[in-house]
Amino acid sequence: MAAESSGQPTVRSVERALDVLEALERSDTPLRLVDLCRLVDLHPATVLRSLAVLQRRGLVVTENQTYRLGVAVLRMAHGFLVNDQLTQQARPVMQSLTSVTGLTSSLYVRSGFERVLAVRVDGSPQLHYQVPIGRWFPLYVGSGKVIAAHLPKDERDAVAAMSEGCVNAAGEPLDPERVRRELEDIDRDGHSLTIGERDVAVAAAAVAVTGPTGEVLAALSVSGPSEHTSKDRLRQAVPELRRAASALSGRHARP
Amino acid sequence: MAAESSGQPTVRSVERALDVLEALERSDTPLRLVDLCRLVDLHPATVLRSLAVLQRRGLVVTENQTYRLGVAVLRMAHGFLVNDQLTQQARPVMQSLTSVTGLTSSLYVRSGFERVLAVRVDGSPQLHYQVPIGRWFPLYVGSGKVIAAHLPKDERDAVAAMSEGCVNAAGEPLDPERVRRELEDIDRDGHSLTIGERDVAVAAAAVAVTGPTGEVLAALSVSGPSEHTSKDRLRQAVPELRRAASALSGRHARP
DNA sequence: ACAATGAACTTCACTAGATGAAATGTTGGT
DNA sequence: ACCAACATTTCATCTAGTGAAGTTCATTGT
Repeated sequence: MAAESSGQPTVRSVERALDVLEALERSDTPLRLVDLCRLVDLHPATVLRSLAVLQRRGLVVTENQTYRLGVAVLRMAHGFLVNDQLTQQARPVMQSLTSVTGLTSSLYVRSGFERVLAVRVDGSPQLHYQVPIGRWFPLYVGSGKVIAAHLPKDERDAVAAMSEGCVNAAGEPLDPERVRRELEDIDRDGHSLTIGERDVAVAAAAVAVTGPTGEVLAALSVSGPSEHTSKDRLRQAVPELRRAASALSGRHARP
Repeated sequence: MAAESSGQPTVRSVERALDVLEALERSDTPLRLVDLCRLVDLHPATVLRSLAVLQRRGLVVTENQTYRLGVAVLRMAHGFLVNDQLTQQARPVMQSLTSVTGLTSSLYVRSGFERVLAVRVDGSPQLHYQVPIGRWFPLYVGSGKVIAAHLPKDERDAVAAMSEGCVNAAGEPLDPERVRRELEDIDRDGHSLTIGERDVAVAAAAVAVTGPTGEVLAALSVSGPSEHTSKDRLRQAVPELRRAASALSGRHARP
């Protein structure tokens, strides 16, 4: 038996091994076997066998009875970047964007209702925390909004609805209705300007990178420390940012 | 049946799925199904089932009958960085290292007989190609040599032997015997200084980061464009580099 | 010190489910 | 229009993944 009742073919043991991998990915601390078993709801022997395979590949490492991801996942990340046309072409564009504006440029790729940092080119002095490659954020805060704003109306509203019960970096609760209106404004302006929203210490301007049929693929942003980066400074960078984004738009299809 | 004839337990279908993933990782171009089948030596139906699972997780994406890695691998990379004490602690240390020296700092983690770039903090102007996170290199060129130099004698010689038949960035063939002698020098000096070796445009100084029992875990380097980065400038940075590396040494065990 | 708990890891008989041959659908070349 | 090459689906077979039970090891309480 291979084809599932629900169309998609699958391989149970692979699904299970990936559940284990994802559990480790989501955890911000190494996990013991029992913890993993509880998280993925599997028999210890099954989890242990999966871990043994993953370990031999370097995807998982173990240290006195706790498990976490291994360096091999970094090599995989590189394997992605090498084949991804968008990030590949973005790198030089972003380097000149940063050298012209003096701000940090970031490319957040859309992945479902999330955005994932794929490329970052740092602006001059690194005085603050830097978002590491692979970090993901929702679409309803900060530069993510420029992605949400370009989604079809129903999905856009869905994103706004997700903000229900969430708080921004300053701890203020988000209002879905207000988010929805902001997204409309951003859609009209073609760019977002957010100050201290996702991170109180960061101010950013962002525009969308789109595919051949106009669908959003990513958000390209420039950002700086909020004390030294005024709204005006960001606004000045918008034309350059827009130019960079349009150089990347229209060439890449959604997966 | 679960335990293999060779001690280690395994799960065949998981092994196979990971073979597929690794084939995609190693390829510098998207692959068709037949190509994958040839590479991993499996029946098309088997490969297709594995791909379906990987696709649903975002680890693989397909575009008109070709397959490549998906953004989910970037999220995994982040999952690794979050739990890895060494890279976590290295980030701030490297930021100050870069702000003091003005050079780019890189942390290459040892993984078998390779090194993988885990953290990079860019020095002032980005005028040249930047090594992306996850890129791996051998231990016998450039900053890798500082890792090789601290290995037990037999492994060190093994690395030197691997350089047989390889060329450096300038296209000159490497001589294992000469590499072996260089490693001895580096072991004595406690640092490496390489100019245009791994990349003709880059000059770098590197020192080793070690674990509690003195085993090498990583190479910490400072680098700059070879035209504007003299041997003297690098030498001046060595004490600071050494300080940074010793702040990271002795705390982390090998996996 | 010694039992008792709890967790990591191993073994093995059973049968769920992964497998691959073959059939079907699709695309591109001449 | 035909053929060739590849992608994808189906299904009967029997491999190999599973989990209950057992073993070992470490830690905690009395």
